[in-house]
Amino acid sequence: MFRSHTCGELRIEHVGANVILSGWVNRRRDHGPLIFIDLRDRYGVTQIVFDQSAASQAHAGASEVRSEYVLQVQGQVVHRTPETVNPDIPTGTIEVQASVITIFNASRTPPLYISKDGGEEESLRLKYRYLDLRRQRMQENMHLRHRAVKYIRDFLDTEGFLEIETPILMKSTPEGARDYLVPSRVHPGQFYALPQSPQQLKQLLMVAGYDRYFQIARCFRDEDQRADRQPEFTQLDLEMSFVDQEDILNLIETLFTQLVTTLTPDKQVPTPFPRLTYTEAINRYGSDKPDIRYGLELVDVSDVLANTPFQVFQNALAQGGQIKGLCVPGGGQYSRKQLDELVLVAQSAGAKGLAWLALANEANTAPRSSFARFVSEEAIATLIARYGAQPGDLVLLVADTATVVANTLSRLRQEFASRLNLADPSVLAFAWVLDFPLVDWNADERRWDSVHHPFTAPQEDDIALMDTDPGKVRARAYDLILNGYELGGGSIRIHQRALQQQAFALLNIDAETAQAQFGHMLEAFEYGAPPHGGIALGIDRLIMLLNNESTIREVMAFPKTQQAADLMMDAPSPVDEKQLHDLHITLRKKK
RNA sequence: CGGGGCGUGGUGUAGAGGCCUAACAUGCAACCCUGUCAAGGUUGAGAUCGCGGGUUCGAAUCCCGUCGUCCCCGCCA
Repeated sequence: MFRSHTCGELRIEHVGANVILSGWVNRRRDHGPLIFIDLRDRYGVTQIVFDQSAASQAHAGASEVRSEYVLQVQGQVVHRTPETVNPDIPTGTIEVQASVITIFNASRTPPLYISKDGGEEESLRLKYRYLDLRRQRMQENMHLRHRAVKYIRDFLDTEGFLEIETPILMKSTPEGARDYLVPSRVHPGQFYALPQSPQQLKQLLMVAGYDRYFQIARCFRDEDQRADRQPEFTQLDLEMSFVDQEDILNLIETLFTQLVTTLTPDKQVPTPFPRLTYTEAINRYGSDKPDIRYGLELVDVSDVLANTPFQVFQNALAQGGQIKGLCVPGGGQYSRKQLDELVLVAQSAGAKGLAWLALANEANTAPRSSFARFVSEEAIATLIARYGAQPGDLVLLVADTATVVANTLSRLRQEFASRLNLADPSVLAFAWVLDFPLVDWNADERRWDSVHHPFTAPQEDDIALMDTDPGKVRARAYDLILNGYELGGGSIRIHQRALQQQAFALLNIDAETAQAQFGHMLEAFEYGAPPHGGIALGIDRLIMLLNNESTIREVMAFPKTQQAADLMMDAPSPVDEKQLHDLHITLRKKK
């Protein structure tokens, strides 16, 4: 027997029991004739005492032991005297008087401090991930992730969903993200693609009559990484037949509300989830995934400044742009240098500049401003009123195209939320973003691209616009956002061949190409495809936000670096010539 | 693809032309110590300062290049 109890288990009621514990040496405190060892496993830490006078052989063994050695200890559970109780750990009222020690394995001096958290280069953590994962923080993240996924499975099972696996070796399509490709040995010159999502297969499962499907699906996208993006990640993927948008929104809202309430009860979830249209999100926040835990909303003042001689404003409006801004409470005290730094922030987001109006703390003192001298006092007063600016506030304006204005002010909004600590870390602010456009204009390729994907249904009222004004067509699509992150999105799908072909035509996918790439979908729609729709949600991002982590790497056991490398296994790596030969691959010479 | 940050004993940092024969903390090693829980004390070992080139009488420090890693832009239907 390796152990009778875990290292997190023993309490007062076990006093007197003879126990066996196995685990890692968290810390050793050597007092000579008396040695304390904190023995650790994933359930907790228990203090073991080695007394030379009581068990000399065990004591001798303990003096050989170092951090991260793996041990088994036999001994008796004893009370700690009141003054030696450790209130910081659950097992702190007892300790184990060791009589026998067995050293299963020694350990080199670890490059990470297991019992402390963080500080070192992340690349070191990734190289020694198996040590990093021993740390309490990572164990808690993995544990929460497990419980969240289990909660989702149980919930959807109760709701009648079937979990069905779909292939990892799939077909490449030119739409969307860059594919990870897998060469075929059997079919020279041909390739599988790893799934970016199981999109088509789940729709085909609807055609097959599995009217409530879900999957905890691994997805792969060969694009550059971010703090919230990894080359492979996990989605809750689900699809339902005979439902409308409302059914899906309600299902997910119930799932996440209950999940958070159960698993992270210290978090507040405002319900019902607020709903924004895409247009409203852009207008009010400059982003289709705003963090709505704080205000700093954008206000359009194009009309107020339309007739001012300031060239910057004039030019923007003349070119069909707009003038919008936001009000920073208490920002009126910013120094000229600090304001100049804000201009740089705005420029890094794409704006040519940033106009500012800094109100003095005293109501009667004239404001400082980069543009007031071009603008009438009356207009300034209107501006202040429009923003509800108080003495001591700062109004920032961007004049440019709608896109640049939105991007810049969204960035500034985040900047000030961070500086002023406006985002409450105990709040999970879910929200739905609805009525996305079906397509947007790709100026480079001179064609319409799907905003969501080519199978997204247009809204009934807008179908006629597909021929006349495609940019105005709203999709039956929805995103779920959380604290400024896109948690996921979905749509009601097209289930009729004719409409699907119309959609392909709009996307400039000719009949031949459509047949080659999506023929199976078109054909399936001819065999009784039910109305259906679904959603896909990022599990990694969800767990990250539940535990207030700042990157999804913290909630993945073995993540990759920004260059998509695995530092522990040293992947990717070259392969044998024989393997390449079998796959009919010749490497191009380096230039 | 572009912008920015970081790279110095095992780990985290300091040093910003000569005070560097590289400092501090922690870890590591040895010894002392019977109530610690970040134990304490004494002593000691451990770094050609990511790599390559250049400037200079002299480079951890300045310049160029390169590699790794992180953040952001593009990209991510």
